[in-house]
Order: sequence, then structure tokens, then C-alpha cells
Amino acid sequence: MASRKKEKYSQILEAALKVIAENGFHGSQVAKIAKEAGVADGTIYLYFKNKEDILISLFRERLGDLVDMFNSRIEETDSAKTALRKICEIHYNELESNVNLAYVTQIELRQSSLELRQEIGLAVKPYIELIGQVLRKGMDEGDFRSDLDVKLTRHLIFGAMDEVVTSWLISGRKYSLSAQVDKTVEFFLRGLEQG
Amino acid sequence: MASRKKEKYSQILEAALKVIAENGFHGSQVAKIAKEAGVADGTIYLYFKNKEDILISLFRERLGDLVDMFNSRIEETDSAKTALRKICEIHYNELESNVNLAYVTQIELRQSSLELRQEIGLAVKPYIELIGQVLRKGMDEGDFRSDLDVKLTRHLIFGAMDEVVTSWLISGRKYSLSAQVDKTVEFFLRGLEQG
Amino acid sequence: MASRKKEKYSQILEAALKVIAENGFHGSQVAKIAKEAGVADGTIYLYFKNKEDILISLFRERLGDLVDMFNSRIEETDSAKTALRKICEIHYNELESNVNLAYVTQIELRQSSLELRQEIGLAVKPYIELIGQVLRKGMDEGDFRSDLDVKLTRHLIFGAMDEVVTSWLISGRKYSLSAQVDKTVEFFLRGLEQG
Amino acid sequence: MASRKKEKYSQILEAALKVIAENGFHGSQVAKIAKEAGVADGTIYLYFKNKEDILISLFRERLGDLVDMFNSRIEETDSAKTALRKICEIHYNELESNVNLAYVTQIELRQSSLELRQEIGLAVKPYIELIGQVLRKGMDEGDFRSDLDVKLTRHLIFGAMDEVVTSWLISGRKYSLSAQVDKTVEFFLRGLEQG
DNA sequence: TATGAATGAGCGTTCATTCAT
DNA sequence: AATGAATGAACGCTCATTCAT
Repeated sequence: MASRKKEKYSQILEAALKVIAENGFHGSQVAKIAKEAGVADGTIYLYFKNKEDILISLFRERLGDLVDMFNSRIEETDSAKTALRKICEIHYNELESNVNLAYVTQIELRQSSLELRQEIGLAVKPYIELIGQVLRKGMDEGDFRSDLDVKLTRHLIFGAMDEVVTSWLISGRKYSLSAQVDKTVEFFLRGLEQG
Repeated sequence: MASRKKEKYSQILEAALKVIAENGFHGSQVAKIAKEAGVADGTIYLYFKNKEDILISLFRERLGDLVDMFNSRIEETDSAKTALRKICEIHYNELESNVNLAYVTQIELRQSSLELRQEIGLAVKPYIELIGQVLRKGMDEGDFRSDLDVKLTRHLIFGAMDEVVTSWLISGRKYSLSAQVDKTVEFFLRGLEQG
Repeated sequence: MASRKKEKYSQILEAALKVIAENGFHGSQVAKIAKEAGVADGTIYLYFKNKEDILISLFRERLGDLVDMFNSRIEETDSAKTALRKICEIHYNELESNVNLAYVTQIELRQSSLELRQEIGLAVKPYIELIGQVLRKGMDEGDFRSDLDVKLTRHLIFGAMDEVVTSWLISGRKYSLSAQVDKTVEFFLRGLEQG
Repeated sequence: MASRKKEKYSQILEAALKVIAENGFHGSQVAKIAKEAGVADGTIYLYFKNKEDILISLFRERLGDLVDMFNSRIEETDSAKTALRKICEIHYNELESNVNLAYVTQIELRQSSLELRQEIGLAVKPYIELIGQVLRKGMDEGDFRSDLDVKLTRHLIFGAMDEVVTSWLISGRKYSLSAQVDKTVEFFLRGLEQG
């Protein structure tokens, strides 16, 4: 019974993801999501407090999965440099192979109420903190410069990758996103300067 | 008479900026903007096609001003490194000294329709291209690595700065944004690596 | 212009009265009232805060008129006994000659939210107080017993008339309401007891 | 088994009374009543046709009990005057000592559909007829005036008491209701007039 | 009998836009 | 050019009732 309940919950989230990706945030009425999920409008409200709660849950669940994936894969890495490469690989690969999710997280979910965006901020935070941990590890192990401002730099790195994904989407995904990993990591590690 | 016309046009844009900054995107009805501008609701539609047109114009005008400022200030610089520093300085300083504009461009205007966001993309493009020009100049002059992917790197740089501004806003502006210029530019130029 | 505004306001109240009388409280959607008034749904909200506000206004305006009528007619009376008879006459006559109003005030408006019923209470209060004043006058002038509890008795009198009107409506108005005035006043004045 | 059935039936009515008294008519969903009664939502519909049927039954049962009480207590009385006093005593005492019932019958149940109110009317009818019987007895025995209109007067009496109870509730029960019996009966018997 | 998850009709309100003045 | 009263489409959410188990 618990699995049936969980099933319908996921079913609705899945439907929401598809509907939002196809119709945009403002074109995604609760009725449309319900229809896509194959349930009645009212059923939505047995599993979610309100429309916003669907979106928050969607973001939280999926981003949670991503962060879990990051954590487990990074444990396997030996150096901070490899870890940073791993992060960028997962970031680009996951969003490239799940375009609906990419579209919804990068484009649609950002045009929501303050409350939702605060929730999204909370969901993104663990990821940004993970980047910070890798930076600190690299500093401790002598791989990274010891004068880095971790709090600033983790945002520089997250923002850089985030923008690359967004511009890839807006461009119409005309090139491979995962093919940008090497050059992105190279930029993070060596910067712009010659030599 | 042309100036009178332009006057009211600017008056409405000014009002829109203030209203959105104070009430958020969803709390900014046309009627509220009209009241703040001191005109009737209908008058808005003599100067703008529709509500979206106000926002697009707002973004375009203000960002256009910024890009003009970038261009003129960068002409004065001698090297690509200095130019990049200048860009970051202006980016952080302008948004720090104009919090309403920062709030509206970073937070509020992003929660709009696809059409508006595409327009915003067009307005941001000249800025991103400017960054690209600086990169190319640095490569030509031997200051920057010759193997840089300009199209990718200009997004990495823009995204990094963009995220820093956003997180500064969300944090409640508890620290100086312009004080982040040095460390940001350092990251762009030298990257993370030791030595 | 003020009269035009007032015109539409009254037009909506008139429509509300008719719609509620014909369809009952629960069958009276805002859209139905708007249609009956010959205006758009949204227009309602230019004149009233919300649906409840229509009902409150309806009650307040009409009952206010009644109380005004009571006051002016009672001034003309010489004794408390005549005044009491006048009150009962107006009460029965007005509601008999305005069945829609009677139906809405006696039956429909009572099935509303606590907030509305409190408002109705406020609107009825001046009327009950008027009855109290007449009682006090009668006591002062020696027409009424000096040991009357005014606060209690005004409710006994109001409740008695109120119930008579309601039962007349529920019975299907099969008899004349105004024909009950004499016997009602007789009961108030002399009570049940034999001589 | 019949008793088990009756048990759950009463259990639901009891729960309905409590829930309506605590949450008001509009705040009393079937689900809430079911929860209070400790049964499933669907179980309600094994004992009652629909929600309205619960309320009708509630009123009918409780008012039936009251009328039974009236009848048995009045048999013990010798004169119509004493009987009338008894009626008023029971009316005020019962509702004062059962505030939930008072609140629900006087305030909440009145804001219901026409159908329900007609049913309530039927339930109240035997009580009003009882008052009529007492009046007739008093006329026969020479205690009451012989020119009374029984059909009218029984409503005057019921309405008077009904309004006193309601205003006592609305006032916040700041005084004793049963302490109003003497003055109420005095008004019924002697009316207002001096001498 | 009893359950409770699922249903889906129903409605008050907002607000961008229009148009008669 | 300017006004602002009027428009009416659009939608999230509730809750009485049903029915498969």
C-alpha cells in the first residue's frame, strides 16, 4: 500500500515535469498535470499541499538525487582536481541526458514565486557546499591556491557551469554539453593566463 | 513634443523599475505602475504594446546603458587583463550602487514568460560578446592561453559574475559586492591551481 | 458622474436582491448577479469588495431605510402606545409590500457566514434600540409598567414580530400580514390575561 | 445488532453536534464529523442519506426529546398559566445547560438550505402546536382572553423566546438565561400596559 | 459492515486590455 | 493625447459523494 501511494506521488511529479517542460511554467495548470498523470484534479491535493508544493517537491527530489550521486561518486576520487572534474561531468551529463529536467530547473522553475525560489535556494545549497568542500580539500592537499576565498569561489564555479547549461538550452542544444567538461575544468583549474 | 513623449516613456519605465523592486514581479500590476508614474492605466498602452513590452524595454534600455558604459571604459584600457578587471568592476559596482536595478534584473525579471526571457537574452548578448572580444584580444596579445574556447569561456565568466551578484542579493547584501572584484578576477586569470 | 456611479451601485444591489430571492442564497453566484444587473463579472468588484460585501450592503441600505422611516413616522406619534403600533404597522406593511426583501432578510441572509451575520446584527441593532426607546418613553409617561426590563422586552417584541413575518413567508403568504397588526399590538400591550 | 447500529448512529449525531458547535456550519465537513465520530467517511453514508440528512436528524432527534419533555412536564401542571411558565422554564433552562445544542439550533443550523430549513420547520411545529394547546386551554378555563388568535399568538410567544435565546448567545452568554423566565412570562401574561 | 482513496463539478476573484469620452 | 470605468477569460482549490476492496 505504501508503494502504491509512493507510486502515485511519483506519477504526478513525472507528469508535472513533462507538462512544465512542454508548456512552460505559466501554461501548466493543475488540471493539465492531473490529466497527464491520469488522475483527477482533486487527487493532486491528496499528495501535495498546493500547486507550488508540486514544484518544490519536484526540485527537491530531483536535486536531492543529484547531490546524492555527487557525494557517492566523489568518494571514489582521490584528489580534489579529479573530484572537481567529476562534479562538472555529472552536472553536464545528467542535465544533458535529462533534457526535461534541465529545461524545468534552468528555465521554468526560476519564474516562480519568492517562496518557491527560496525553497529552490535551499535545495541548491548542499550542492554549492559540496563544491566548497572540494575546494577546501584541494587547498589542504596543496593542489589549490591557499589564498582562495572558498565562499566566493564556490559561487563562481557553480555560476559558471549553471550559465553554460542555460545557454546550451537556449541555443537549442545544437552542440554536446558533456563535450564542454574538459574546457570548463581547465578554466577552473588554470584560469585564463598564459603559462 | 518629441521630448515630452520621451519624458513620459521614461517616467513609466522608472515607475516600473521602482514598483517591481518594491512589490516583486507578481505584485506589479499595470495599474500600480500607472499610479506610480502618475498616468492613467490606458496611457501606458500609448507608449507600450503590452505589459511585457514595458519589461523588455526596461531591461533593454538599462542593459544598453551598461553595455555602452562598458564599451567606453574599456577603450581606455591598454591590456585585456585590465579590460577584464574593468568589466568586473563595472558589473559589481553598478549593481551594488543600484540595488533596485540589481534586484529587478537578477531576481524579478527572470520569472517571466519565455518570450520575455528570450528578449532578455538578446539584451544580454552584446555584453557577453563584449567579454568574448576581450578574451580574443588577450589571446591575440599573448596574455591569455591560445587554446581558449571563446564561446564557452565568455559564458563561464558571465555566469560566474552573475551568480555572485545573485547570491549577494539573496544573502541580504551583508557584505560589499565590489570588494569581491579582486578575488573574482584572480580566479578568472589564474584559476584554482597552485603555482 | 457621481449619480452614474451610484446608479450602477444600486443596479447591482437591486439585481442581487432579485437573484437571491429567486435562487436562494446558495444558488446566487456572482456571475448570476452580474448578468441580472447587466454588467460584467469584474464590474461587481469595482463597487463591492467581495460577494459578502454585496449582501452586507444590501441589508444595511435597506434596513437603514426602514429605520429612517421608523424614526420619522414615530416623531409624529403622541404616545408610546401609538408609536408601538406604528412600529408594528411599518414592520408588517413594508415586508408585505416588498416580498423579495422580506424573503431575503428573513430567510436567505440568515444562512451566511459568521461575519455577515455579525454585520446583520449591527444593522438590526438600531431598530431594536428604537423599540427600547419607545418602551422607556411609555414607562416615563406612565403608559407602560414601571418594572419592565427594557433590554429583555425589546427583544421579546422584536422576536415576536420577526417570527410572525417568517412564518407568514413559510406558510406561502396565504393570509394578510398587515391584518395581524392589531392582534399583535394587543398582545404586546395587554398580554394574555383576561381583564 | 440493532443496538450496535443505533449506537453508531447516535455516535455520528453526537459528533456532528460537537463539530458544528466548535467549527460553525461552514467549517463542518463530513470528513471532520467522521473523524470526531471515529468512523470512516464512507461509513457516514451507511447511516445517513447525505450531509443534510445528518443535520435534519440532529435537529429532529434533539427537538423531539425536548417536545417529549415539554409534554410530560406539562401534564403535571394544573393551569395554563403554570403550563406557560413551565414551557418557558424548560426552553431557557435546557438551552442554557446545553450550550452546544443552543448554538447549533439557534445560530448554525439556520444557515442551511431551504430544504433543511423546511425540515427544521417541521421539527419545530409540534412545539409551536403545544404552545397553541396551552393557549386554548387557558382560554377555555377563563384564564386567558377569549379573543386571542391562537395561530398568531403561539408564533408571537415562540418568536419572543427564540429571539431572547439568540441574543443571549450572541451577547456571549454574559448573564443568566433562566433568570429571564419570570419577566418573560410576566410579559406574556400581562403585556406592557400599566394597571 | 466498514474503509478511505479517488473523484470532479463548481465558483469567487484578478487584472491585462479596451474604448467611449 | 489622455483618461479610467468596464470588460470577461482564466484557474486553483474544496469537499460531498462513490466504490473497489
